[in-house]
Amino acid sequence: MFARQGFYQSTVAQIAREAGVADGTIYLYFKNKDDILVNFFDYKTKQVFERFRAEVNQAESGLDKLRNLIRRHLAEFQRDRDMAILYQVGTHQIDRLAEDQIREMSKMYQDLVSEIVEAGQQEGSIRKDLYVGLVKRFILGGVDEVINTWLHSEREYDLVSMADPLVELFVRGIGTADN
Amino acid sequence: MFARQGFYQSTVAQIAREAGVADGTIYLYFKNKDDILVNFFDYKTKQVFERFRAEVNQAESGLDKLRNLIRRHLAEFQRDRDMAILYQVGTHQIDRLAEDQIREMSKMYQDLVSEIVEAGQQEGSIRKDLYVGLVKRFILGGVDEVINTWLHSEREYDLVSMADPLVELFVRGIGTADN
Amino acid sequence: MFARQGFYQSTVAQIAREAGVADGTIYLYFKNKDDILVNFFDYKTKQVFERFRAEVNQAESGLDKLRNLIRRHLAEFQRDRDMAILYQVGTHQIDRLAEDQIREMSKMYQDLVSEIVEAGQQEGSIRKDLYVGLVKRFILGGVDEVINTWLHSEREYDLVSMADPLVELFVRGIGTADN
Amino acid sequence: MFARQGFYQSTVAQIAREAGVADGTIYLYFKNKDDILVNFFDYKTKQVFERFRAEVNQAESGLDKLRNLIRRHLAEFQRDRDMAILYQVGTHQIDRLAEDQIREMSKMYQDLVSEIVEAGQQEGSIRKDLYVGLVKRFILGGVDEVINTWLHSEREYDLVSMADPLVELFVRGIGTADN
DNA sequence: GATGAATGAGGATTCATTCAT
DNA sequence: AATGAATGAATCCTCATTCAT
Repeated sequence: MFARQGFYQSTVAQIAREAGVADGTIYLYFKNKDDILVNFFDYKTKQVFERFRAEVNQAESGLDKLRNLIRRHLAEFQRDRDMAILYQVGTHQIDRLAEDQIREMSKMYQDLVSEIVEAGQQEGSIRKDLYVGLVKRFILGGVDEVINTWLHSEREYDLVSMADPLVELFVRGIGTADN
Repeated sequence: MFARQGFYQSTVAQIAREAGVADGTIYLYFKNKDDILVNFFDYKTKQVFERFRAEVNQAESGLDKLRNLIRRHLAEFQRDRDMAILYQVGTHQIDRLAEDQIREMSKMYQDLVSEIVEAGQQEGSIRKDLYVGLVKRFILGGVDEVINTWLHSEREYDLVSMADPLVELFVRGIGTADN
Repeated sequence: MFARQGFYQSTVAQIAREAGVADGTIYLYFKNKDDILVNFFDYKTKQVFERFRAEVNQAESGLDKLRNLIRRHLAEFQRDRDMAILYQVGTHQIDRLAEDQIREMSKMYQDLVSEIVEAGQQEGSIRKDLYVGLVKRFILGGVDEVINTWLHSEREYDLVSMADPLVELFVRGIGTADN
Repeated sequence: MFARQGFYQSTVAQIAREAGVADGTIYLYFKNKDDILVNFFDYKTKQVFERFRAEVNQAESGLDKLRNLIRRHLAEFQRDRDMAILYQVGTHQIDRLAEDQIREMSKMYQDLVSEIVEAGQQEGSIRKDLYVGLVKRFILGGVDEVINTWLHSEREYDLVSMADPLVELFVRGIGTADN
């Protein structure tokens, strides 16, 4: 509901109705309205991010790890469009209701990328002269924007098919070898 | 005020007070509360995007155009932090109050990148085997994420200094020449 | 309250206070302020009109039916002065908030008069050369004006005592037999 | 405008626009919004009522006076539908903004009917056993209701054609000679 | 534990009126 | 005399939250 209509457009009464319980019942399980969103990030989204980790661990080489991460990222967000929306909205706000949860997720993602870069550097597939902090944003940004475009697109299309071309861009960049 | 406290946390009464006018006066200049935000995008942000264009036109080579665009992008958003916030929030929402304005800005930015890619391809500095639609998201995403991280960072740091390393990543990617 | 101060002079807050509930509680029972008035017509007034019908059915002859109707009409409106006011105001407005309800009441009243005229015509007490549509207005108008005058009178007086003289006028007119 | 949309639905700004002047200019000619309506009754309507008097004076016999009055009444109200509405609404309200004006008009009308009855009684065409106070309401009520029905009718029809049948009802009543 | 009726603070918006120009 | 921008009080309505049942 938050995804479909936005947090401020959704009323507790609506949520209760959709959940098939009485308004007051909501307050037996959540401290307040904000807390509903916080809990979403705490469970649903965090869970997904743990799947990312599993996927990364599964691959051997750095580039495979990267490919797996991004494929899985796009796949999960495509599968659960509502989650994708809440994630996009939640991470790009100032008054972050789920500040702590988002911070933690962000950390988790960045650690994954760090791990990938390190692995790649050791095996020689990833450049050593990189400012890793920036690489994290470079990658997360690209993926996020691909998702964001998909969310706001009028046409339906397969998000996962963007994974490989995107990884290819991350790895080779847009420049020719001469540069 | 929208940037600092969020749209829904800002009341028209507060806005009026801050503007030094009476509540009703707001409605002489704006149709309603939403319209205030829409107007912001319509004038302020659009204006900035036109400066981006100027910057791109000024450079000769594709890569210089790209560098100029990103430097200017980061510079403008650093200079006007509130605008940066509204842009980040506005572009990553579902219930986009300024839908039309954002769509137009997005188009404008994508056109710039298209232009850059074409120029680079002609002069041989940018690969020809690119899916330009994806390149647009790849670049805008990276820049956006760099800005988003800066906005949410606790430490203050120079955003513009990220421009050149970021361009370098866009151009060369993270991979080694072997890939 | 609507009767005493008028619809637009009555605030929801006042109504709530008078009802001994909180402002918001009003909206649990009524869609909006208009709806309060609509409901009044829907229940209260309609109920009264049904008593009119009972009274008419009870009498045998057309003239007795007429007398019963008008006596009852004046009696009910005298008993509930507020209803009388809302009826007078409601039926003589252009922007009728309770348009449908008023239309229905009007229909009901007209049917009663039709019935009375028919009965009277059959038994020979009412002229056959009448334009019944006009008779309806002729009768309702007279009654309404008697009530309206009573409502705006400074002196208090018995409204019901007007019934018989009024009926006499309806039946015999003001003319002498020569006419 | 008051007639078309109602007093409370009409804003001073709208009135000013329609009048082709600035908002503030209204207040050079009227004390406040209410005063606009008061003035309407003071000039426009009062003027019409004076025409009624002229019409009555012109006729010789009581019944001709009555016929002339009612014909003119219907004719004037048909000609100026907006006035008809304001009159209907104004006279059937509790919070009468133009209380004094309406009271005066009412007095004027009642005097006319008194005069008519007296004349008719002297010449023998109107019964002597009448409660004149009630006759006034009986007649004004009938006419008003005919007008009110016309105002709220969906079909357009000629209001003046109701005059003679209505007078006939006033004079002869609905009863047969036997009563 | 669950309910849902009641609450009342809060907020967007309107509009009659004023007054400096 | 006319203007019309500015005012701010007033009002309807929403909705998160509580609590007696």
